[in-house]
Amino acid sequence: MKKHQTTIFDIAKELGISKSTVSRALTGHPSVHKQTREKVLQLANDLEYQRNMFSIGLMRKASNTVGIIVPEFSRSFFPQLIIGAQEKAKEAGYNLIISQSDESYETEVSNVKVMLAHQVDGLLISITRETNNFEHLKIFQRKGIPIVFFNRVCDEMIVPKVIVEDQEGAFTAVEHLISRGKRRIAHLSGPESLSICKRRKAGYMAALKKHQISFDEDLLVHYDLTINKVKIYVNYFLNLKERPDAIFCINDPTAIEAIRLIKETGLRIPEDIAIIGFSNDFVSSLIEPSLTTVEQPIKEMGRTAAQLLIDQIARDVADWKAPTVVLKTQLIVRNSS
Amino acid sequence: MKKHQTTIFDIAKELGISKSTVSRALTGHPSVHKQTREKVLQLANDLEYQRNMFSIGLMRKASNTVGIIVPEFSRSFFPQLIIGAQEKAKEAGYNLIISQSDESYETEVSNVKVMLAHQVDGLLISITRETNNFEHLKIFQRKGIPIVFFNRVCDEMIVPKVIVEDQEGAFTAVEHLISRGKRRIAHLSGPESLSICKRRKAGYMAALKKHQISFDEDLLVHYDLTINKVKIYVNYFLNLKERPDAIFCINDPTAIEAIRLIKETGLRIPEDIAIIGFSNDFVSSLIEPSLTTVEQPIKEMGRTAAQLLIDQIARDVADWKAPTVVLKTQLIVRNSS
DNA sequence: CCCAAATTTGGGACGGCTCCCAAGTGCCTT
DNA sequence: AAGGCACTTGGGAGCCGTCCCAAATTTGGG
Repeated sequence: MKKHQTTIFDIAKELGISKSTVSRALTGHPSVHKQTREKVLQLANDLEYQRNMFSIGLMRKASNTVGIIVPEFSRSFFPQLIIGAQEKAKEAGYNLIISQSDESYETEVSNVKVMLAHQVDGLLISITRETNNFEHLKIFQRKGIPIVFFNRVCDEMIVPKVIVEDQEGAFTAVEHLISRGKRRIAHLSGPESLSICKRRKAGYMAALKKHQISFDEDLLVHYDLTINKVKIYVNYFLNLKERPDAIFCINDPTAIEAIRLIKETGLRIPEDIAIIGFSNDFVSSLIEPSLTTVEQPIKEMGRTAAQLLIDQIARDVADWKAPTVVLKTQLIVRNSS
Repeated sequence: MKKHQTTIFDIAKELGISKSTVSRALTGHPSVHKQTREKVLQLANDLEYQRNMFSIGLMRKASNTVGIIVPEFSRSFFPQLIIGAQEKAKEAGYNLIISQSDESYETEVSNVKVMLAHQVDGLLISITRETNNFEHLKIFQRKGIPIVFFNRVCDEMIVPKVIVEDQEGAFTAVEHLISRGKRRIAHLSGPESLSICKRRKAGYMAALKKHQISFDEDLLVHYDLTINKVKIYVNYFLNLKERPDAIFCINDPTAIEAIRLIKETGLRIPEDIAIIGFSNDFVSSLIEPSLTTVEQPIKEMGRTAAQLLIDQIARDVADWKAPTVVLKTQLIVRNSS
């Protein structure tokens, strides 16, 4: 069924030399006669020889592959980030296995097992909105395989992490709304379990406090990031006795959906109600009104995470470091505020 | 540097039995005493034993992995498609290695080599806009590794392919513009080398012909799909002595960019100039005006391609088939036309 | 109670490659 | 002429599983 693959032995036989010599010629070992090397290289090329990663992996106990697990890639955030990670990984000679957990804890666990089975040399991961138990990830530490979190991180694990200035970004965003005269600012947040949400909420609270706006519990809502549930919460906000005059949304997809829903009701954005998002997705500048949002350096996050991972792989387990890199955010003011 | 990985030998030693027995217990071979099996399974679990894919791959000469190469995933099209492919692959017990060629022929060749080195059991690919030479892909056929094209296919290779009704879709789109009273319909197409562009152009021509609108060469332009070049061609169209009253764009990103540019000039869409795209990207319904476009079943394309590949892998090389599956498209009328 | 059959286990080759060690070749030095 | 050195090459073990074949053990029927 499977055709015979060309091996170094085939080349050796053909040239009447030993497989050792062929191997050396192919890997660029210096102690091979120039003529021999050239003959080997030529023949390898002619026969479309391809080194067998299995045997190399078996010897080296390393796959030169790193894995990345993201919750989803239907929106632009994670694909963008993967591009950055892929760049860096490639630069360092690593291949990238990508998989998506589909925001399901179960799928995440299964994907992690797949990564393990594929003998990845390291793992990049942004957890799902459901993930509360980290046993499946701790296995990596026990096995001495580095792991790096990005975006959605696990607080209880001491490993490298890449996040953005969520709190500062949120603070700036809310302060901006206040500067536009808004006083009843709602916050549509994500699951409380995600630290990213905690930090953005902290920024929201801090901004209110600084400007002596008292916090109204009615204006803070957590939801599970399922986009079609945005409707429930937007309606809830709109039907409050004292309607909010602005909504700070946990991310851009949420904000975009909110805008869509609010436009349907005939309310004006931003006059009646301002909307602000987080992340500066590609779409955000295209919608009507264009979305004010907090830009995060997405590709940069991917690059940084990959770099941290590669550094960690190069280190001995005993020397593992666990920096948390915090990237800058920037407020992009557009027409929704 | 690398911690010792638990092997079947460790388990065997611990239990005082042979590695053969451990292997059999682990793989579920029937001829193992129940007690022995249980002890092995228990210990394997305790030690967090993980089968080494390298050695298995070395024996089996199969990796249970398929690769997918896409030109880019900064827009929603390919990520969506990958989701579909991933679903099917997983269902069939295959893992998916994803990589992007970044619309560069050179990167594509290098990615293909990586796939080969990783011993993928099959390859899904949508070629770059630059790819004219297919030697790097023909190697797969010679080596007996199945390959399936989707979306952007290679005409000269006889392998399974998944495309959509490009011609019919384009025909319907252009006919729709005609029904709205448009007569000077421009077509902003992609590289002539891509068969997808040829087919859409054919649909455009057919619609003009059917409605006895003579084809004006000035209204047909090919470009290389670099989004920031759209400006050049839109300007060209707008500055023609007889300005077109509609533009049929090769895809949604192009159309979206065209809308953005035209809005800047103050022209009204669709009154002065109608725009129509192809693919129904996620963004298309969100922009202002929302984009009329030809919807293609993106996920379905991914699923179908993966299925064709898996079928092919299961077949003996001599029985390889090369169906071309054509999926339906559907016109989605929105406000840009 | 013995032998054949069935059940369970062990031994070892194999897959493709790397790398260590030893051996072969050629040439220079004394 | 013989020893020594540098340069090349070959041989073989090992990486970790799988699987065939043979050996060991148990079972059961006569």
